[in-house]
Amino acid sequence: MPELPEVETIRRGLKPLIEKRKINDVIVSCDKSFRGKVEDVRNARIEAVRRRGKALLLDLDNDNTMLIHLRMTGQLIFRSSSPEKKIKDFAGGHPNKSFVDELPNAQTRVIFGFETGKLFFNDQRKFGFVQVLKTGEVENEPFIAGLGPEPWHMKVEELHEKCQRHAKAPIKAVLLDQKVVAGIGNIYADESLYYAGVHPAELAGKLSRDQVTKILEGACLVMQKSIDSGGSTMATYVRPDGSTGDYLELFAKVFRREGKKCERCGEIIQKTRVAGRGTHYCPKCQIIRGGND
DNA sequence: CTAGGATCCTGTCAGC
DNA sequence: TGCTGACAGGATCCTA
Repeated sequence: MPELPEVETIRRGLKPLIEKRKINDVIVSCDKSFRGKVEDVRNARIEAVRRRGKALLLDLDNDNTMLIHLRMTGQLIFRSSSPEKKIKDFAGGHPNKSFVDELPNAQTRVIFGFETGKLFFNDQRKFGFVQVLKTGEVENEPFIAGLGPEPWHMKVEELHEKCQRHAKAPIKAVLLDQKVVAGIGNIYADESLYYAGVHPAELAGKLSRDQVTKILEGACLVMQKSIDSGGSTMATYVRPDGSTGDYLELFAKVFRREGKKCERCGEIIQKTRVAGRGTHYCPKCQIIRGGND
């Protein structure tokens, strides 16, 4: 999915387009994608656009909040209805051609109608969802309640302790666990570990405090760089020359770079499987200490 | 309690 | 060309 930087990019992009605006209509074309009652959302005004980990939170003026989780392939796409496009279009989330397709299309699950345009919740695999809950209950919602701290609020001590608690799990699995730290997914787990020079399959319990420090530092730096570079949006998906690609090239050193040279040492980046996920690393910069001391 | 694997769903791509 | 299996930027549920 869209990981923390992608969701933050959506939050920033959508905020000026939908905050303080009234939702005139809601069309649900896939029941699985919308949890709750449409009546609790229709005719409500969006008061705030927040984010926690990978979850986007839209607070409404009727004491309800929409929790949106994009999971693997979710997207939020705003199409302005003003003819001269005074209000700009925006698209963020999983980058694919829906960013620029005619909408709705086969992957459109929910449509929110505003006076100024339409917001499409698209999701190829239907893992993502929009969930309506009472604003006061957001903090008690099990997923939200269980989240670890945002990476930049996390203390090295706490991450180190959690590595000890999950001593026999590969460090990558620990980073992907949202209860440990919020917002890291497959891209940023790989990139953080590359930054720190730690092998993804290294057992978490074997890591020194310095290594944990580096990993957390890497997570914060890479995520910030992703946000600063514009994240995964329509603007980064469509290149100036009109061709399509994605924004990974703007910051990724290992993710989807298997077969290419490591920028640090020239070794060929490898792809393998760790924690059940495709995993990219430099076999020279990221040595596994492993062992059994 | 932790760790690991299957599972939800659709689409794409490599290999035969 | 058509089929098949693997895999995908996530999280949960089940089992050991």
